[in-house]
Amino acid sequence: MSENLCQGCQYKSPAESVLNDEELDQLNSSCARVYFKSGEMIVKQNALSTNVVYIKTGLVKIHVSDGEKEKIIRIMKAPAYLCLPSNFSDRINHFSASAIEDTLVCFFDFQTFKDFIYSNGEFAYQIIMGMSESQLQNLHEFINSNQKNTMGKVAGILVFFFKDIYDNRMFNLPINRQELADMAGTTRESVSRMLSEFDNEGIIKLKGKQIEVLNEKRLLQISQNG
Amino acid sequence: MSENLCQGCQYKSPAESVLNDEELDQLNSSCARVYFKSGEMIVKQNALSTNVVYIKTGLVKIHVSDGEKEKIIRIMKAPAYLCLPSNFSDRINHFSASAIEDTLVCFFDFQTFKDFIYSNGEFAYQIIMGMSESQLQNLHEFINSNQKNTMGKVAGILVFFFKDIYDNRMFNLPINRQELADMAGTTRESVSRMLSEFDNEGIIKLKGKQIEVLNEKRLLQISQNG
DNA sequence: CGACTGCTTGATGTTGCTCAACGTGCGTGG
DNA sequence: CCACGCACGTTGAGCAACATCAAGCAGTCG
Repeated sequence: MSENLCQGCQYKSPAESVLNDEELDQLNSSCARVYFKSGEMIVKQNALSTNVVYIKTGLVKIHVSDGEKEKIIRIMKAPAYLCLPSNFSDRINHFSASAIEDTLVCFFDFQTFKDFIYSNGEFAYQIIMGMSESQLQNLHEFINSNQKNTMGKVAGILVFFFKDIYDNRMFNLPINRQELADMAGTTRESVSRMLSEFDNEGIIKLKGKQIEVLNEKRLLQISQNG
Repeated sequence: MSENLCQGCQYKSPAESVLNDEELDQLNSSCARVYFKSGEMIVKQNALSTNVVYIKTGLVKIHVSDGEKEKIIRIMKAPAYLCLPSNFSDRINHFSASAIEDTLVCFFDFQTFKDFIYSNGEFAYQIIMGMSESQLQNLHEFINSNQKNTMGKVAGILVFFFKDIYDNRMFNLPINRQELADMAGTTRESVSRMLSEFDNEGIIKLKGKQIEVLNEKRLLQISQNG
């Protein structure tokens, strides 16, 4: 029961952590918790952005479609706010978000959130800090994906899952080859070739979606464009 | 004289516009106004980000260097805050900013800014709105520059200067071919070829840095990747 | 005048996309 | 149960796009 209250939530964001009991009460009564299975869409591009979306646990892909091509902007690990910029600008979702692992999501009423920004300076400041970091992350991904060749991008994605998501040299890719391609901005054939090549050269051990990083140094080297 | 006070400043940001006289007074006493000539660097990548940087008039390129390659992230037109995300995260500049036209810059004391966020909810809210829009712009540039071929990117850059910056079908590029290449993520030779091609096909009239857009429709078409 | 910078143009090589074929595993329906 | 379609993955061949290399031209400055 207490797990279903914001007050005792162990996944509070930095901003929520500065709220007092009364404010948490308010937050709680404007909060809907929803469980998404892997593959389900959490927010849909171009739909109205009516709620603040916060992932408590799980893994999510942020993606956009322009009709023909699908592009995965980034993979986000809980805990995190998913679409604050959409909330605060034109209230339209500028991208979709889909669970790629089972994911627990809190939807907060936007007005409540906005009220806190007005009434609680520390809360506002924490939100700004969070948005700043998120923006800088986007920036660095932008630079990466723009200056690397395809091999570097694929290596970079492996490093990302290895280091940032699983922190384990043996892991299972939560996405298929096409999605890897959508992340790297290439084709599934190219991804397949790169992975085979890494496998042949003993940099990774490849078995379907299961990856084992054998030569971390070399993989890092390639991802930094060698 | 009154031009040198924040109170009467005609270039106030939305956030500054909600400040009262007393707060503007405070802002004013923490503000340094500096004039940059075209070509001068305003903030330097990896340096400490000690001030809020706001451009009142002028044009600025945001760029990063990884040692060998230079990448122009975007061109920003006044009025705008340049590096809020750097201010609010690790206080390190994650990119450089250089004037590409004569530019008037206000440097504000960060602490004063932070105080306003704590004490004035409307101010905080306006900052968040501004950051949201900026982030979404970054997002769309990211998507564009990732899904377009080189010709589309070069066309897109021309459209950007034509529509967003000068709003005039005749304009002078504020940057050279190398910088165009750094924006498009290509080489100066490729940029040169593309521009010549557009010229030959009667889409633009090219004379050094002077561009006249002759066939707007076609240029838009190409920039949307045709 | 010569050195230098910025720009253009052509020739050549490489990268990575496209197209095509084929294997595998899975779910559906006969 | 098998037959079939379908999604996913791998691999090879050919080709287009683009970077690289190289040469030359115009404008500028000492």
